[in-house]
Amino acid sequence: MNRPDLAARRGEILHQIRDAAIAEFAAHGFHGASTQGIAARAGITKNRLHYYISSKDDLYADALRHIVALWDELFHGIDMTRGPEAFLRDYIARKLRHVLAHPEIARMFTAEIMRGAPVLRRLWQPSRDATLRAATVIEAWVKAGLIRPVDPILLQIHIWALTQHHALHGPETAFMLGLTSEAELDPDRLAEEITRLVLSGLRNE
Amino acid sequence: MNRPDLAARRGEILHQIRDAAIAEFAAHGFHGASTQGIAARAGITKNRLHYYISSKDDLYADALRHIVALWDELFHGIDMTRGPEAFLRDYIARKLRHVLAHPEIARMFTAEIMRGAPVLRRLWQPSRDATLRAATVIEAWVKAGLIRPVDPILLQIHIWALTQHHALHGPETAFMLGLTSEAELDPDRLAEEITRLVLSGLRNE
Amino acid sequence: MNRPDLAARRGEILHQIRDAAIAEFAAHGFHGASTQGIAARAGITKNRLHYYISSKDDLYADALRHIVALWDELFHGIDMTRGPEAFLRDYIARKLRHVLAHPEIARMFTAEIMRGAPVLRRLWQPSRDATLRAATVIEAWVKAGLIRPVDPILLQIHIWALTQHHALHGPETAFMLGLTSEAELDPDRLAEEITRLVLSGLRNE
Amino acid sequence: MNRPDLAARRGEILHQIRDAAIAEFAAHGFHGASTQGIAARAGITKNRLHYYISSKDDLYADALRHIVALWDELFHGIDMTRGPEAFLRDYIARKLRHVLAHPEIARMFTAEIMRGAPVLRRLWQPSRDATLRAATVIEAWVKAGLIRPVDPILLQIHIWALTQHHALHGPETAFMLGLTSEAELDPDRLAEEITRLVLSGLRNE
DNA sequence: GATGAATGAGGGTTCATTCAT
DNA sequence: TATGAATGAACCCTCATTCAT
Repeated sequence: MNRPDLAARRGEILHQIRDAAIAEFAAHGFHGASTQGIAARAGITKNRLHYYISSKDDLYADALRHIVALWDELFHGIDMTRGPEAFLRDYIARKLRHVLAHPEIARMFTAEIMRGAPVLRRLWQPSRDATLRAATVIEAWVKAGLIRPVDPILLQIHIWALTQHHALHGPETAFMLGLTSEAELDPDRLAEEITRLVLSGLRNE
Repeated sequence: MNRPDLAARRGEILHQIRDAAIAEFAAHGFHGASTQGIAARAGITKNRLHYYISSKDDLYADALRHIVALWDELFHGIDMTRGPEAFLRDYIARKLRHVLAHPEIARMFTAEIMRGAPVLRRLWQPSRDATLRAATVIEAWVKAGLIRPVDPILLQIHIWALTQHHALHGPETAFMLGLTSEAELDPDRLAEEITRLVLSGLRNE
Repeated sequence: MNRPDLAARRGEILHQIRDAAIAEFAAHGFHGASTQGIAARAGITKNRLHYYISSKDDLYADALRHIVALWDELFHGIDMTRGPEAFLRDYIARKLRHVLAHPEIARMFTAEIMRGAPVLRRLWQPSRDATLRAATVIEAWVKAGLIRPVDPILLQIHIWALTQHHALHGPETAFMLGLTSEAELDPDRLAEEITRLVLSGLRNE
Repeated sequence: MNRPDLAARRGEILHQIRDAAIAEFAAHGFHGASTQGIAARAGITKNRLHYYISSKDDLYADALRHIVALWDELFHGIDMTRGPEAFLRDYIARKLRHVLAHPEIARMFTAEIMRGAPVLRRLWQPSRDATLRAATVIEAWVKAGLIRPVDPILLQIHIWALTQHHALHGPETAFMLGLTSEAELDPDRLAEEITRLVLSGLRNE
């Protein structure tokens, strides 16, 4: 009757491996990452790693799918019906907090795009659909005079850019602010600054 | 009398190599880049590449120094005395045009930061000094009531983030906008959208 | 229950590799030795060799440490209390027999010293301590009138030189003696000749 | 009328190159030596080196021939007619002084022998002839009762060994004697010690 | 389920040498 | 005479993966 335990153990190891892989891929990209390095981050041997994964390519694709699903879930259920301010506050805060807690996730994602997104390309359609759906809401806000006229796609991209940046460039931002490490970055302060910039930037008149 | 030719030929090859290196490092990061790949991009053999460079490490560091110098030069002479609007229009347009014309440059830069900036760290101080100098101007604008109160460091970082993003995520942005390639991105349209967002976002009242 | 077998197999291969490495380093020095050549001497592929060793440097240092330990053991337990003659007969015979049976060992050792002993230098102190201890015994022999006054350090070095030489210059000695190969050198004959030279050379009066 | 100058210059450079080659071959053996390293020791570029030499092999063989000729010359004209003591004093002093002043020469020679003497083998015959000639003189000394019975070939080899050793193992000897470098070794002291050992070792009775 | 052994491919780099001029 | 350019071979080592058990 120890099957559940075994399955749980296996699941846990796979979990560790995925986290390790994301960190390694984030730091060095697909080609630069080594299974040796991933194994080390996961605290296991390379042999054992290769027992659990089928190949580096698959591990990479799985990690990317995991990230996409994670972000899908992260923004699931955000209420756009309460108007732009409530939405933006919520959205920016969620994204920023998540991204500062797990910068590797954002970094692996960006690294994949920087090399031309050969794997990610196949996973983009749902994301685009969601963006287009959100665009119609934003356009409704414009029509209702709640915000000034704006490109609803680019707006989403720019909000994304502002939050994503702090994950990618955390060390640089910390240095510019006079902090000793990116761990000292204050999510609330950053969220507040970004939110105000965007909210003011969308004010009508 | 063929000395100038020799020197010119050498300079040209070194130039090609550096461009090729930046592209390769941008796509795959330091560890993922191969001198084989760099040579291929430069249209020469690996052996010939290694005749011209001293090592992969040095080539990488040189390329980074080149980027830093390039950006330094790019923003040199921007007039901050004509007030926030003129400055921001100029700054954003310059950065965005440059970055869309040479996305690899921005990508290599970000890739270096994503792996912890082991090389770039030593080159940051001048950049920070410039940021602090600009911050005092921005604070003067705030005091003069030209813009609303704002963190002058984070403002610069966020403007940077908005422009940098289009270099890093060009393929994604193009996809979201329904374009077939990032080459179709219109710098003027993006610059206008970003400039309006920031200018509005800084409006007093 | 095949663990002992595995460990034994591994140990055996490592043993072969070390012997092969000593022979290669002896013939060509550190820089001139190739892992390819070591692998060939060990009867394995280069890839397999690199599976068993961590690096050429480490293999080299390990081999040197092995030699030092070997010689330490070789002379361990020689009785100096029975006076100079018994001691010298035993010492010279042991060293010469060992060195003619394994000339590569002496050669690698000398090759390391000839390039400045960058690795060996750290292992010399115990050897010097032993030499100084032996020197006090020799001085006692002088005081007791058993041998003529002599520099006790240089005496040891010269005895060493006489035996070591036959390992290094075996082919030359064989040629001079009209033999066809160094394998034909007779350890007993050489030991006798050296012993007589030194014993006579130390006679009082 | 500058032809003699040119020839002189060329000769000087070739001289420098040979010295540099001997030093490099002495430190790293034939395979371990690099033309780059030789050029550096000679203070010229690798290109220029290859302009003056035909190949690494030839340079190596030339250097070896030079050494053999040098030693031939060194012992030329030593008077064996004045009896063993005068001869040995002269011989040992000459060899030792030379070898301590130019240890690289002795080292390159020994390195070649340690790898099996593939090149040197062809140059040995004259050396053997001289050894055999000297042997007859030594045997005459024995017959005349000037020295005790001794193997006349091995005697020469052992004297050679005692002097050669200080060239090969200079750093080690210096360390054992408590000196800081092999440059501090005193040729006279060593010559005296060796001469006394051998002379006493050959005494009749 | 897990781990040592092994391997072919490719990594960056140095090698001795030849070709230009 | 002398020097930059170039090259094919070999250098040590790491890679992802497969094969044993």
